[in-house]
Amino acid sequence: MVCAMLIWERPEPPDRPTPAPLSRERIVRAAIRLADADGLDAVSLRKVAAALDVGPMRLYGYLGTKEELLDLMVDAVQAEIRPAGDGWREVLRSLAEAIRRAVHRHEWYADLIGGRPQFGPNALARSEALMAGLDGIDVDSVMPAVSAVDSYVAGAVRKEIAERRAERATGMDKHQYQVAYGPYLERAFATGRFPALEKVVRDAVHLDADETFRIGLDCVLDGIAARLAAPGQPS
Amino acid sequence: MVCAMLIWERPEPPDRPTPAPLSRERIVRAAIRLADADGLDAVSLRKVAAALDVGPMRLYGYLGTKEELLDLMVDAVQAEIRPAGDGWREVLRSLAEAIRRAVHRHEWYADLIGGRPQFGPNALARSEALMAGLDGIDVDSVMPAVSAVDSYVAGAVRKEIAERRAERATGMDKHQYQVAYGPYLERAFATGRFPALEKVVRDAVHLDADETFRIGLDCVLDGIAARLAAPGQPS
DNA sequence: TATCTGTCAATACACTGTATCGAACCATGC
DNA sequence: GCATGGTTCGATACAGTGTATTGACAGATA
Repeated sequence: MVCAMLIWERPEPPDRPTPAPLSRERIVRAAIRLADADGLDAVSLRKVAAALDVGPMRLYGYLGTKEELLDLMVDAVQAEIRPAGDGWREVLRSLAEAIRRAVHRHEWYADLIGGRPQFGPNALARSEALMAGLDGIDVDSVMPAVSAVDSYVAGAVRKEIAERRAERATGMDKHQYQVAYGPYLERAFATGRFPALEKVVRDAVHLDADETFRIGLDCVLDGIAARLAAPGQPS
Repeated sequence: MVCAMLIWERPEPPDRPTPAPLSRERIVRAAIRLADADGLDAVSLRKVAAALDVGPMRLYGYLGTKEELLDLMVDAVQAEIRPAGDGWREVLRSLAEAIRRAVHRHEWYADLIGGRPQFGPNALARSEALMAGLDGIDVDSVMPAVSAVDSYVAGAVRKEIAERRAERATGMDKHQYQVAYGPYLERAFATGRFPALEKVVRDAVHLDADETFRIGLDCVLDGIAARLAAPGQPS
């Protein structure tokens, strides 16, 4: 502040509601609130800071970079994911479904999932709970099994959310959406260049998101079961 | 241009190397070159335009939005993915490996894969080739099988690239990377709160990216095989 | 009390995607 | 041949981003 006026003339600084005691947790909570409400694009350091009634640069005392904020957000979601159940199959299935539920609560998580390696405390805790639940199976089979389920789930929920957004973007429900894309596909099919694709789209039953997810997951789990039943096949 | 000077005094407009005949294809090629070289963050409309020796707004004659440019880039990659082989298993496996190879050529594709529904011409052509290769199996089993493989591959390659980047970010190769993260994990393990996780990390064999991908893929394919062998089980 | 030092946040910067709008251009009507 | 009206095009402008810099302030030290 330039002191061109005598102190008496200058108004007092508007009393900030509070010096806003900050913490990583408060920052992350604010960021997640924004992301839940308006998507990941709504998360900017300025908006997060504003939500906390604080200047943007203040955040850099707690974060080195915006990337780190995203890392913290992802780790915060890990805390909501707790696998449970008895036996490897139940444990892995509950893990998959817990991840999917988390994505439904926090759609933005679908944009981040699998995007960077996770070593945060909640990620470690989740891994620990998972490994504890899987200690019945051969130690060399654990990683591949978890990795397969993880990859499948990450890809599946991403696709599911992408589709949901596309529907929402057109302001249509599922049925209208198919009707709207119909003409486009119709024209493509009319060229006669996609006969096999056309046949499948026309004749196959259409599964909803729940079924699609569950069937794919069952495939992965069945494949793991087969692998566990045939021990020692390294290749 | 303001005509304050007589025409003789004004220099001729610097002869643009060419009026730069533009096209979506040229734009997308330039964008992909940038992304291949420096990642997706390096793709801005300004940089793409500059690479084509053109003003930024010129692109809006060909694109409605930057999102559409990304869609075009994704569809361009689809052209490189052609499944082949005999029998559903070979076809799906070759699809998976073709996607993975494409991601290795264009790492940025890992950031986009699964992120939005694809209806571009190359995506349709790829689907057609896929469906044609799968016409041996029951029409109602095609979609779930393809979906499962697609989801797995999308998640797996994303994770693979994420890990690769993390390694590169530290300027280390695989071994150094593990050594560098060692102390951090060491400290976490030292707390004694992650015994099961510690055991797996310590005792399990470490697989490389190729093996991890192939094993997960085999799980998915085995699961599909089981499902195909037990026909008519709708649930 | 005067000076130094380290902390903190306002300002500044380079960059983004895109709306706007004035000028140049071209086809048309006289 | 010339004015004119519609189009096209691209420079400028704007609102936003992440973050480097810097100047002011507070607290500690001489």
